[in-house]
Formats: sequence, C-alpha cells, structure tokens
Amino acid sequence: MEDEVDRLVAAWRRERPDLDVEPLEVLSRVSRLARHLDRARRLAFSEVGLEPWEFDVLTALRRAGAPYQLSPGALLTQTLVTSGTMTNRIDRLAKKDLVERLPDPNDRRGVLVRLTPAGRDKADASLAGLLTQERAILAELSRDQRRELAGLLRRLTGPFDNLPG
Amino acid sequence: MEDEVDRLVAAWRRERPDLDVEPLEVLSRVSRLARHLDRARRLAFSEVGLEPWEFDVLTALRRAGAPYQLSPGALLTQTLVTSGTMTNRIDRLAKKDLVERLPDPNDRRGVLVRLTPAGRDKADASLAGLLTQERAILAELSRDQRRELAGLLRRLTGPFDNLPG
DNA sequence: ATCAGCTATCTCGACGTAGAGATATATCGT
DNA sequence: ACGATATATCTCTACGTCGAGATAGCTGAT
Repeated sequence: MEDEVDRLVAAWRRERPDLDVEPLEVLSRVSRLARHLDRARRLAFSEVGLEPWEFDVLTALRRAGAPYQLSPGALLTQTLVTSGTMTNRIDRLAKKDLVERLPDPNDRRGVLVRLTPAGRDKADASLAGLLTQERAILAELSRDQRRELAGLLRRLTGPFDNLPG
Repeated sequence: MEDEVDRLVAAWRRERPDLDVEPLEVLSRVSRLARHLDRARRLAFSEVGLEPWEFDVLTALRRAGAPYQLSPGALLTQTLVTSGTMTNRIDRLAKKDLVERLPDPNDRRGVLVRLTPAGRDKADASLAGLLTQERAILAELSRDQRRELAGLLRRLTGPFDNLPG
C-alpha cells in the first residue's frame, strides 16, 4: 500500500534529482507515524478522561513499582520533556490528587513524586485500553515482522537513549 | 544496545505480568524516536535560521514543483496539523515574505499559497542539511536494513494515510 | 431555481511547551 | 573547612497548537 511518504519521496526525486533522499523513507515515516499515533492515543484516552501527557507521567510512576515514586529528574528522561514542562505537569496532577510531592530524604534539593491510590487506579485502567488499540494498529504485521521492526528501531533509539546528555 | 523502551517493557512485565505489553516494543520506540528526531531537527535548522514548522511548510510547497503553490487544505494533509494552525503558519511565513496568498481562480472559497523566490531558496538550502543529519542517524543500519525498515513502517502508515478522514 | 448539506478557510480563546534564568543544595579537590 | 563547579528543581515569559465555531461559497437532488 502506498503512503504519503511514497508520494513525498517521488516528488523530491522529480524536483531534486540531484539529491539522495533515501533517508526520508525511514525517518519521515517515523515522524508521521508518531503524529498519527498521538492523535489515536488522544482519542482513546479521552474516553477515560485522561490526557496523553497525564498517561505518560502516571504510568512512569506506576512502572516504578511500589511505593510508586520517582524524582522529577527521572520523569524527565522517561518522558522526554523539559524541566519546566514537568514542573507544570506535576502541579496539575497534584491538583487533581493523582500524585503528591514529598521531600527527598536523601537530598534536600530534591523532591519525590508519588502516585496516590487514585492515580494508580487511573494508570492501570488506561494501560489496558492503550494496548488494545495498539494491537489493532500492529495487526498489519506478523509476530516475526513486529519483532524485526522492534529490533531495527532499537538500533536507532539506542544511541539517543544512551547519550551522555 | 539496550534502550529506554527495553527498560520500560521489563518494568511492565515485572509490575503487570498479567498484561501482554509486546505492542510497546514497536510503538513506544516510534514515539520516542520521533521525539528525539524533533530535537535533532530543531538544532539543525536553527543553524540556518529556520523552525521545523517552517521547514515543513516550505518544503511541501517546494516539492509541489513550479509554480510552487498548494491550497491550505493540501498543506494540512501533508503536515498533519489542524486548519487553525496552518492559517497561523501561513500568516507568519507571509509576514517574512517566504510565501504569498493568492485567490484560487477555480474556487472563490479557496486560496493558493505560493512560495516566493526567497522561500524557495530557504527550502532548498535546508533540505540538504537535513539529509546529511538523517544519514548520520541511519548509519547504524545497512542499506538492506534501511530498506526493510522502511517497508515495515509503510505497512503501518499506509492505513492512516489512506483513511477517508 | 432552490435548498440542504458539504467544503475551504479563517477567527479566537484556552492550553501546554520550551527555554532561559533563579535558587538551593551537593560534591570534589585542595 | 573552603571555594568552584555541578546538580535538582522551580519560576516565568513567549510562543505554537488545538479545537470549536463562524463565514462564504460550492454541489447535487428535487
């Protein structure tokens, strides 16, 4: 099946035959697919009254395991947002009583963000729904193809995720 | 090489062994990689004084070929933003004399957005830089692997791009 | 010819994010 | 101990996006 990137690449080859646009075959698809996924996630979460950014934070805490707490800094690396954004997110989640801030006992500069019971319920409820939706999107591929795709993507994400910065 | 998604998946398997989180192996990597790419692009474009959103619009027009014009609606489907956003973008690009608005001769509701010569220069200058950067990211993979990856991604983007909506 | 419904674009208010700077605390070498 | 430097988090402003609604023009059925 042809997609927008096929059309995009064909257009560049016509307009700029002097350039090798092969990289776009992979990376433009990654960007566009992520955008489609954002939209689908927003729709799915709206059914349980959750914003995608709330999901990201709550599930990061849920994954940490009991007592479901992480520093803002740890949340940054997991969610790929800036510190100003994370402060804002924690504020809003705290106002909804889904998380609470605690002083870090080992570092007086630091803070720990902990999931409340209500926050944990939200996190658990939303994850199952997301997985169902993602399974539908991935039904285009066989199990082996999904595994192959995951492996190739890991080769690209690895360098970013293990970067010093 | 291990990445954040490996850690994320391992954490879910520990915390929620009742759920099959295999879909995250693919789709969480897509989302995170797109986020990394956004950052890298922002950095690369700042060197030529261009924002990523400006690049997206200008190159869509450039790809259209002479006379480098498209309707706002056509730009929407290519850039995956909403109409309000596109109006705003066109306004700002017009203010910088990179594009101009023309009435559509065939539909009095419509408008055509056309690249100015300055806009075309910007588009051409920035594309080469982007490709160089993307090539570096993709150097992790062999030519065959890149082709394979592009093919698998197309299977996922195709349904979205060919959807009625 | 007309009307209902559709399409293309723009308007506008609410919201979330980035990014730089501020503050407080920790850490390391001397 | 001390000072330089690094780290953790928060504050604040500017900016871009979304999304619902408004407007104007098109189109097909009757």
